[in-house]
Amino acid sequence: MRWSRYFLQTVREAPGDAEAVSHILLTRAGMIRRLAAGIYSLTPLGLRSHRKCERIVREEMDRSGALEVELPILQPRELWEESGRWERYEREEILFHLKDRKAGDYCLAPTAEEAVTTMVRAGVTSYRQLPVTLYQIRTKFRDEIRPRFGLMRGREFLMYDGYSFDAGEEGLDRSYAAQDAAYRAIFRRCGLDFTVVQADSGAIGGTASEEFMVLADTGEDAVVSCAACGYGANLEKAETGRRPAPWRDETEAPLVEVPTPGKGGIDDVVNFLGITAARMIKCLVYESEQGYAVALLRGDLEVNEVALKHVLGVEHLALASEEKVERATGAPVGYVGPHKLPWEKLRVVADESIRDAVNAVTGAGRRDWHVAGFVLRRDAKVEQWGSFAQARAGDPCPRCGKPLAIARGIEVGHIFKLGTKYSKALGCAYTDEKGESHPAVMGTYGIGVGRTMASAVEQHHDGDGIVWPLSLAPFEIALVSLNPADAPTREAADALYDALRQAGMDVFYDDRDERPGVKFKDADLIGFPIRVNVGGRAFKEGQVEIVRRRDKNVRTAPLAGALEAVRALRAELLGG
RNA sequence: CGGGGCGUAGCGCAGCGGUAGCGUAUCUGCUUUGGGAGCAGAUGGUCGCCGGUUCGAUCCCGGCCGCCCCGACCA
Repeated sequence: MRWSRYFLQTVREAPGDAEAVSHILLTRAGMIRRLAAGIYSLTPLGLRSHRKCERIVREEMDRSGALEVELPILQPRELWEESGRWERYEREEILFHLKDRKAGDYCLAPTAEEAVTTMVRAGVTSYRQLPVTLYQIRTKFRDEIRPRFGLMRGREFLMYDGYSFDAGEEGLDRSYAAQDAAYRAIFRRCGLDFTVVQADSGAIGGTASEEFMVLADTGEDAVVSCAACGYGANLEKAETGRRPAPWRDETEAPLVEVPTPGKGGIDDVVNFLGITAARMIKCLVYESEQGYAVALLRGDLEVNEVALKHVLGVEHLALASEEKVERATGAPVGYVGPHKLPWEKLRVVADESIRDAVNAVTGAGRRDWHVAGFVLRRDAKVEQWGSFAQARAGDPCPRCGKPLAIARGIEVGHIFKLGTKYSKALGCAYTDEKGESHPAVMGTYGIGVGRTMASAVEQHHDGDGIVWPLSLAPFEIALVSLNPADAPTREAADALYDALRQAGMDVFYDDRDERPGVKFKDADLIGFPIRVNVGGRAFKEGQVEIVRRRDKNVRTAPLAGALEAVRALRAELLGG
């Protein structure tokens, strides 16, 4: 492709509201353009990288034995009511919905469990037809609370979604493993440094699930990992080993009330009394669809609400307002005391971090007073225990006890053992060899194509622009004519362009009448892995320059040997 | 949904009660040709939308829409 006939504009300055590196560079390189919040257009150049990413996913999925299908994006409400998701997604306001002319409700699918299960239930009746894994790579719609970072979190985006159907759990394990292997191959081919972590099952429900995380500072997720044993989990899911307790081996002191006028917050009390936050017991009052619940944990720890939801067995959880806290516990916010709670009326759960709490400080159950010498076993009667404190960097690993680390990550893929939730709800069953009917055991899998592409930019860029991995570059090679006005230079560049194309090379020819500096800047910004310069100094010696984008390493080759030299560099880049 | 901020040329921004300006990009000419050159000229704007105040509003006031950031959780 010749730039002079292409539709491509690079820009010096990114839109002022762009934050993430990938957003800025993809915009500046002229590959994406924002149409509305979380809605992006891909230019011809942007589409090339996007398509390459999509192709890698398709190739690996086909190789894994999954079969491509196309499921409707426009889906009727009835389908979603069969699975029970309409009401739920509606409540979470994630669904884009619309009405047809007869006022029937439809949605733009955010995912396709219902549609695919409906397809399979009509076709599969026997265990002999299983397993089967179906997938598609199509646009998804989600009315995200907060779209951001360009392609990273959009409201309309291209997503691979796969669904496996098996006769039995062992089958699911195999299908899941096949997806896991395909995912690893895909992200490796995309040149990404990724890690696989345990994840919470989230809104969809199900059992085991793992996320593929690309480590990058702009990641929206926090990833907990242990370098010693390889444990890894999303922060929402992360567990920890036993943290050292501040009250170990202490003898019990009597319970005394201490005045703490106007000191409701943990930090206030800590400073006022000159103690550590770990010495305190925090009482948090939550509201759920099942009523109020009080969570007790050590003052220096934070609640992992996802874990707390599991402990309580509730779907929704939010801190109660000040008025509600007072109404529920009889104490104002900041002064709630476990020993003064109306235990018979309130549900109370305690975190393992205060299991043996002795001589702790906590609220006195009335304004401006706390208590010291609090002994949990003696002063309160906890009936339900759980682990819902959020992991912190340095906490002990739940497996090996070594310190945990926390990093930012971008979730590019998710694999999920779903079980029979949808097959039961939608009646997708098979008959086994004994003639008995069972719901199919499902897995569900997703990869964000645009997000994967953007993640590659997050991990591979420098001060001059994008440094595409060969596999995702819009074009692998930029051929730059340094002086198109000079006939011999132009003719040599034209000839080399033809030769590269005839050799099947993926080449973009910058034949514009611009100064060399402009072309170098643009080539670096867009990030072609290989650049070939024709003209100027080297050309006088009958040479061309071949530049590796990654490190700007330059080698020269005689004009006649340029094709071979490009091939050699390309082979090097393929090799890593 | 709450808080904050911003909507002025394709992009980045300034301005200000008297109907708009800078940089960049674009176009023309000259000059230049190895890291976003220089000179000269030119094109380009219902100053987000609606209403109010005023002799007069891009500016002040009100409403709406759009966009961005933070929060929606720790007492």
